[in-house]
Amino acid sequence: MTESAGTRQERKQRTRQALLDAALRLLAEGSLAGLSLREVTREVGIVPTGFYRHFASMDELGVALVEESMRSLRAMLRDARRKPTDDAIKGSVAILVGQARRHEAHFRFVVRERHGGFSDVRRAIAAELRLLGSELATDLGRFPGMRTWNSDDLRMAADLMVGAMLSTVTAMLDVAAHHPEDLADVVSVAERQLRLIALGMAHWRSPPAAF
Amino acid sequence: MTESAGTRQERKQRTRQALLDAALRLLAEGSLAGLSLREVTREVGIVPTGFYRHFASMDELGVALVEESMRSLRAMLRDARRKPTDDAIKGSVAILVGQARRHEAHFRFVVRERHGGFSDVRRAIAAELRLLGSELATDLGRFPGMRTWNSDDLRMAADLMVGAMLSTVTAMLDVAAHHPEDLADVVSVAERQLRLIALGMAHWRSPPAAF
DNA sequence: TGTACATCAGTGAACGCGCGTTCACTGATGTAC
DNA sequence: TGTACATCAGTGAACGCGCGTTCACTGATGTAC
Repeated sequence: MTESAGTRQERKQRTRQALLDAALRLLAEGSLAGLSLREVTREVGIVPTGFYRHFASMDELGVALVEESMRSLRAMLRDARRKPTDDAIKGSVAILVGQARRHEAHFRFVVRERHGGFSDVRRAIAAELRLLGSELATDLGRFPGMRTWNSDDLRMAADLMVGAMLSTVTAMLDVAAHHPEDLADVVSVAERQLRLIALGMAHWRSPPAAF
Repeated sequence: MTESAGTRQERKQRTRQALLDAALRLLAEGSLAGLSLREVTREVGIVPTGFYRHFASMDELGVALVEESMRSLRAMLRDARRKPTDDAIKGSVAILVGQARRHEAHFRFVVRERHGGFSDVRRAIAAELRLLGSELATDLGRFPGMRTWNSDDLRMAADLMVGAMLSTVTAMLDVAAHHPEDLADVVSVAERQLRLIALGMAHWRSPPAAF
């Protein structure tokens, strides 16, 4: 055993993961567009050219980070689905806040690169968020008062909620860095916004599917 | 008259504006973090070092672009305030769409750099958006049904609307590039989302100011 | 109006630096027999 | 189990490039008298 444990394949996989972790760590400071291949390999402790054994470009690494990060966002919906509480709104916001703290780097990455400089990464994030919207729309359609909604309106409401969620995450990340005492305010605003939306939904008359 | 018209001061101002315009034009492609000082001066047709007669860094140019761009966003609220229509929601969305088309580059810049790599620029945008939220909150407080709302709730609702607005702009810019025929869908979603929020607002019981 | 001097927007050469990418390589791991 | 060969993750030198920034400059514009 001259090198660290595992088969060659396992060790390769471990280096790949180390590159992803290092990139995510370095992205706390700036955006993907400002992060160089050399910085990432330096952080991992391999030579720059070693990068190409794992990714063809930083673009490709970025897309891999999108997939990894989205698992964290998706986990949120699963959590919310699994443990319904008496106050669904407070519960959802709590889950959002919990996930965002636990996977801060992933959330920051998604929020930053959603409109960032790499179009492949933007595209990947847009696709994943669209999927997240669909899932949420399906979940909403199961709520007692919303069974009669047409799918367009379900989608519209779900997208509004995803948007509000991302705004909340943004506010949280901004606040977490320098004014952690304001976190309670962010949570309060998020809860009231969600409540306002829910109130609108309760009074919405969704017309039958068009045509 | 050996050089173009105007006093020295006027010509300097004109070059400064040319730098801002060139940067904005080039930013259609990528983010500020990926745009070099040399690219900007090349586009304008001056030598790289000439840049420093106008800005100390690309950071500073970015902050100047924020100020310029925000004038476009602010103009929206002014328009909405000035010409109230019978359907306030359709009217507001129409104004949003109109402004976003007329000042596409400004809107794209704000949306992209809001979470971009330059912290000074991020800070400037956050500050301006907070201001925009305050203005909208004040406007909302003048609506007949909302005179009794406390300022916290007005602010919360205004921020939700600003967020929805930015989501709509994002969707519009994505769609404008490759699927202009889908613009009507984006408009329809924006109108319904705003209607949903308005419906929530109509049924909201804002408690008196806390404590 | 004319002259002498100050200002300063834009020039152009030069610098050192970190970058992405190429290439031939090394040596441990994996495989076939 | 042992041997001979193939694979391939990581190495290290080298490259050309565009970058931001420095500096001394030029020559038109502006100002004081």
